[in-house]
Amino acid sequence: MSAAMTISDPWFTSLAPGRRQALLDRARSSSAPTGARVYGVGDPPDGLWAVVGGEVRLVSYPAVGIESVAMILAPGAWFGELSVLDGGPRPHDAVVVRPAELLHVPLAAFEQVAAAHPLIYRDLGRLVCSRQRSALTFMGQAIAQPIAVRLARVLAGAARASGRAQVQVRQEDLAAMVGVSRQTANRTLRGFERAGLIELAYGRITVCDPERLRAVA
Amino acid sequence: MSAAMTISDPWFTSLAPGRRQALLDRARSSSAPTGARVYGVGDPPDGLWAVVGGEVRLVSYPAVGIESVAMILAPGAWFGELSVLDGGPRPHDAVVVRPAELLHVPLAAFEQVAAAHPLIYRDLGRLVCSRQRSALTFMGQAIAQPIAVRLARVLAGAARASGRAQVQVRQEDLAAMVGVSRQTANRTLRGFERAGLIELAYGRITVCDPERLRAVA
DNA sequence: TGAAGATTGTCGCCGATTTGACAATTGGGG
DNA sequence: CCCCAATTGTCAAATCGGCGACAATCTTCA
Repeated sequence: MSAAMTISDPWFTSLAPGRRQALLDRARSSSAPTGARVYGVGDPPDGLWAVVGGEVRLVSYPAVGIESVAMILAPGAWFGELSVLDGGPRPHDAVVVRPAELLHVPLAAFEQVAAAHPLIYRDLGRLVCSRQRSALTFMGQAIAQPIAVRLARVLAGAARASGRAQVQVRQEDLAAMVGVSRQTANRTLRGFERAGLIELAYGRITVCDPERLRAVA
Repeated sequence: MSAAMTISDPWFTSLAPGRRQALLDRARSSSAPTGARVYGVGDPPDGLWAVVGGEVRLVSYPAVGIESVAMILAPGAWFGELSVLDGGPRPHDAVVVRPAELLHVPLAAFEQVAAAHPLIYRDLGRLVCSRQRSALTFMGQAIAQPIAVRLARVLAGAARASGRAQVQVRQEDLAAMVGVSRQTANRTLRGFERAGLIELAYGRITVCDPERLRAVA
């Protein structure tokens, strides 16, 4: 099962070999079709997950009827750490967007690992820390930067996270991530396209010039 | 952002007695005058801090020339955990707003505690988790809720966090927290005042009706 | 293949917010 | 104690973004 885990995720590869192996030893491989829900908002923690192939997104519902994609997870990414660490309910829906291969370390199995390797808690804490740092910069951007900058940042982040230039995302989702209407997002995106930064297509966006895109952000 | 920190801090009181005592044993007490900077943005971690008396605020600078108060820390609150756990630079300035009594567990001392009590990492991770959950709800609010709701939430949170009805904060700071102009914040606040929810004064706001204020949020 | 649903591109209007400006009030330091 | 800086209260003009609407394009599935 570990064959596919060669994707270099900064968190997982930074783990001490013993703890990394302990996690993999207890992980179960599974596959999930598009649309499947790994877990839902409010669920009690059921363990740790990793994306081996495909794509998973964490989506939240800030208000009734509003959906906001919080994070796009590419192969190599581990997720679900927050609830595993503090025992609280899941803050997101985790939904499969492209047919996915997953790893699952059930909660009981994780606790066995933790009993043998207490420092796994520090590792998990560091994962939460990286999420927290992302959230902090996002909050700063959200209220202080103009729309174009926020959009550019989200786009560049999505492209870099997925490791590919083509990002499969609806303009409506992008708009929700940045907190503007679809129409406004569309106008800004077409501005980027005219500048040669990106290319727009049905249901996906291709980042042509990551350099300048990050320069905008 | 608003973190709930009463005198009996939920995080610290939830610690196992052994680890709580180990922290206190290594903590040094100190006092700092108004305006003092406990640490600054970008500093390397120097350990864990706690507010015993007075008030400390974590402020960030989302863009040049813009200042945004991220969190108000009242007696009982521990802070600085993020950089201690992941070793990264401080994401905030920690500044003393009212003459403060502080506890400081230097980084080396903390690592001694951690060597003897590895589970302290889980405790620290859970503190980061609570911050992360606050950040997640904040991000949802920021882009989906109207201004009045956001302002009411920030105000109610600040009052509850400080444990007193009088909150010493400039309207300009409040505006920056919710991401609107000072004029707009002022108009909304005066609306609250006319409704009897709060009372406005020079440099401070008194929450008269916490119940209804939270009902607005 | 064909039709239905989903997504994008693009209007114009309207309300809300920002910006800039200025007076009034308050608090602190010389 | 008084002056100056900081903060608040308020206004008008200008701008920005949301909303509704609609056509065009694309995908999917029967």
